Amino acid sequence: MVRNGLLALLARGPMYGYQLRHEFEASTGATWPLNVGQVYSTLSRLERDGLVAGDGAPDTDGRVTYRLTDSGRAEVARWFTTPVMREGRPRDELAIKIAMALTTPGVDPHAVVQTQRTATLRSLQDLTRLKASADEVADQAWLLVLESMLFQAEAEVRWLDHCETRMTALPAQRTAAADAARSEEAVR
Amino acid sequence: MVRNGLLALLARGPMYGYQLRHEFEASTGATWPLNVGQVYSTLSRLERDGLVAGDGAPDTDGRVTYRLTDSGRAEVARWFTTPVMREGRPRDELAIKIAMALTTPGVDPHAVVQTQRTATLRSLQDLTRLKASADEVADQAWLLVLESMLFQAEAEVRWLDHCETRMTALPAQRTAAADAARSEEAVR
DNA sequence: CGACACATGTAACACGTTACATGATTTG
DNA sequence: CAAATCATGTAACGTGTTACATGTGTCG
Repeated sequence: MVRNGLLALLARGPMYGYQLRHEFEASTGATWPLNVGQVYSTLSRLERDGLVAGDGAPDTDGRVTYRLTDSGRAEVARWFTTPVMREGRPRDELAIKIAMALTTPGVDPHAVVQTQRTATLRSLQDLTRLKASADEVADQAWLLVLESMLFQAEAEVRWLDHCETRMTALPAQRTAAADAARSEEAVR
Repeated sequence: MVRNGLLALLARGPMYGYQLRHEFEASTGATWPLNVGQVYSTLSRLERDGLVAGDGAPDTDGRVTYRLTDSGRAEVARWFTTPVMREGRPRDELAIKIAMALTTPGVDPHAVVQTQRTATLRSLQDLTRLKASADEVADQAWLLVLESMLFQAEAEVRWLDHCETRMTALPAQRTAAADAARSEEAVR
């Protein structure tokens, strides 16, 4: 959603490519570094779609300034007034992985959950540390983004624990040993 | 991550395209419907990369069976033993949107948060309803996927409320009225 | 001078998504 | 028979990601 991000930034006023990257990273923190190249390719798509317009020629400093068109302004408004739907989001790789781990022969779902849990806990620590340093900078937007990821990581740990209890509660029928035996039939 | 999902499914044993789609949707529920076409395009990429191999010719029922290669089996193992990293995940559109809403002239961040909150609460209800019906079917994998989304939606509501308090706590400098006035300068 | 940051852009690729085309089989 | 489902595939498009090419300016 770099596209919408750039549009929103341009709603503050005209900007050039490099500046857009800076502002984007300032808002979201260094959380998701944004490749400069992507700014330009996204800008050309936006221009192609008539949402932004750039001064064709670079100015004395070699900068090309882009501004929102009326359609662009409408699009920004539409974005902010439309909620993000769950169906529209990308598939959750972790959920798929755990779901698949339950029925993949030779794979111990407990081990998968535990490995992930450790990694997520580490992220949680890193994020907490980052938040401490961000509190000083007092950048509101970045703080919220960080906290978003904190909340998600916490939920993830809770879910993993939930998986653990659900898995231990039910099936003794799914052991790594049984899977290994079954996998030999399945593969050949 | 359809790619890894298909690989994991093939670890159960050889399958053909349509079957893969069925199994995939059985594991993840109707949560993320998977277009059949994508199965085939993904399969050809996997075959190109030497992770799966298909019997070139369709059998008597017109089916083309695919199986894991050794590289494919290694890749599946690698996937299950490697945790999903936060940095590798796609940008969170909602987090970006709220962050941008804070500094976009003419946009009331409170309104954005409230709109989203309503939508997320509705998702929460839908998911809870779905879970009730899934409990009967007793499909473990699907249940876990559903609960993953439930946990995420709950975390999202908590985060939105957190945003709300953070926003009301701090700045009186950011009102919709002030933004509207400022936007006219910014835009022109 | 040489290295680095600024600034613009292009090319190639991966992945997801949709729509379409084709044929076989089943079923009301 | 006609419609739906099964089954395979292709083509086109949107987006994201990386790597590369090019040139300017700055600073040790």
